[in-house]
Amino acid sequence: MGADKARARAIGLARDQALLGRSSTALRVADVMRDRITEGYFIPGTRLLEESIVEALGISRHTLREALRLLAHERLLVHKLNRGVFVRRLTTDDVADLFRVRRIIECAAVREIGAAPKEAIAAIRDAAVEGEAAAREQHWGEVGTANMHFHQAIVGLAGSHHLEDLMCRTLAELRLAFHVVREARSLFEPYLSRNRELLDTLQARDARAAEKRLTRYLDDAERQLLHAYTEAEKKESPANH
Amino acid sequence: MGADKARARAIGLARDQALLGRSSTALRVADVMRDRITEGYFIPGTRLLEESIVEALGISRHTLREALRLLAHERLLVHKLNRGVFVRRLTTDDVADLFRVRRIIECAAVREIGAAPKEAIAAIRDAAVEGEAAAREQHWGEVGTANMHFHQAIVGLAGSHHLEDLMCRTLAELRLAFHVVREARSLFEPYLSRNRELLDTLQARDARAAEKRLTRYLDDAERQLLHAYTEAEKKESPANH
DNA sequence: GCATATTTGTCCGTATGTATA
DNA sequence: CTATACATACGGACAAATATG
Repeated sequence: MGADKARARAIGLARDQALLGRSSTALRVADVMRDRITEGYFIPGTRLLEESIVEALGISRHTLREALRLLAHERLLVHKLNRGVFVRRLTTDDVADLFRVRRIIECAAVREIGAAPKEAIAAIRDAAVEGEAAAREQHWGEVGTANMHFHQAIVGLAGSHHLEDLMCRTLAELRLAFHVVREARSLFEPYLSRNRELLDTLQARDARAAEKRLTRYLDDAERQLLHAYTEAEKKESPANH
Repeated sequence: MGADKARARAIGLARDQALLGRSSTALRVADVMRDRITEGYFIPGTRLLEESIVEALGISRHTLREALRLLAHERLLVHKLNRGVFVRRLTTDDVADLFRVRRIIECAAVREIGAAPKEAIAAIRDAAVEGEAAAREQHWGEVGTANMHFHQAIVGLAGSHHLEDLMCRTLAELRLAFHVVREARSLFEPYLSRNRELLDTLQARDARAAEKRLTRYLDDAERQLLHAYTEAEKKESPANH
């Protein structure tokens, strides 16, 4: 355990563990790997070799396997028996299904705008501002992240832990598609102004208008992403397996 | 592995593995444990000792840990660091949140009744019939199970894998509350006729009426469960920890 | 199509840290 | 405060499945 702690510190994990509540190694490893996947460091389709990760992180195979199982459970990885784990590749049906979920959850949350606390709306505004700032600096990846925060904050209106958790995972899954389509700018830039418009409607606490606007927003986003996605898939990977 | 297979067969696992696609031991163990928990064999609050389960199932410690981590991820178990896993005890807030999710998901599904295929409606009817049959035989536990199927089938109207999966887990989680309140009859019997009424509205493809009815249904169910739950908690466990 | 190398799936043993009686 | 029971994590081993030449 001493050596393990040293290695954990080396890859920048010690803070969480040292300062606030500790957690098991497997969970921390899962966090690291989840970040790597959602930020696009591992491209969908990539095979993850246990050996190399074990070596890189300085942990035992068992611990890694626990972590990978969790991520497979979150649908970020696909576990093929006796073949190993791969970063999941979404089908277009998967993408459509994720948007179906988003429409239902986000619209339901928006309908609660009347009863939502001020802080919940403030969180949405913060995310919008975060995106605009990132756009000014041309950091399109961060614009994407801010966009996730924006929609996560929208779900926060419902005041439900379960829904927030679900949304978090849904967006993480959807990110798998973004990393196949590599042009972050064209994916997210169009939505900066629409985020701002939606925010205005929410600040006016107009549930009906907000729901309508959000529905169109998501319809457009789905259409655009699906288009870019099928294009990218054709190019990047003629043989999918 | 030979001995392991023999033991697995002994606890009735061989079918799935032999007939349709194989899966890893950890996943099969997770299935067994999930069933045990959702059917109430392990009561919420129970501490699960790795050693005894490992022995009972004839598997290695590590394999069990993979399985338990998954169930903790599904919120059926709670992992306390260095203390082990416990069957989760829902708070009343947890129950309320689960109903919030149900209202959103199930109502959204019901709104899709216009576009739903006949088979989806048939599945709902089958579940209603299943419940009525179980009630005639006074098998109240099975009535509860049929009720889960009924609501699961309702979500099937939306035609979304993700939502069905979410609903499945939400209901599994909610079952933790049912097992604290032990009177299955009083919990489920009142809803047999309401299931039938709701079914009628759905068969008439009247989305508005169905949503209204379902909302009242869930409000009542929540109120009733919360009442019975707080009563049961007071009695059964003066000290909760 | 076959022999070989690689990788996964699973088990066992063990050392160390942590919580509780 | 000590003892004990238990969880955490590691390493090694080997069979089975899969990829490779």
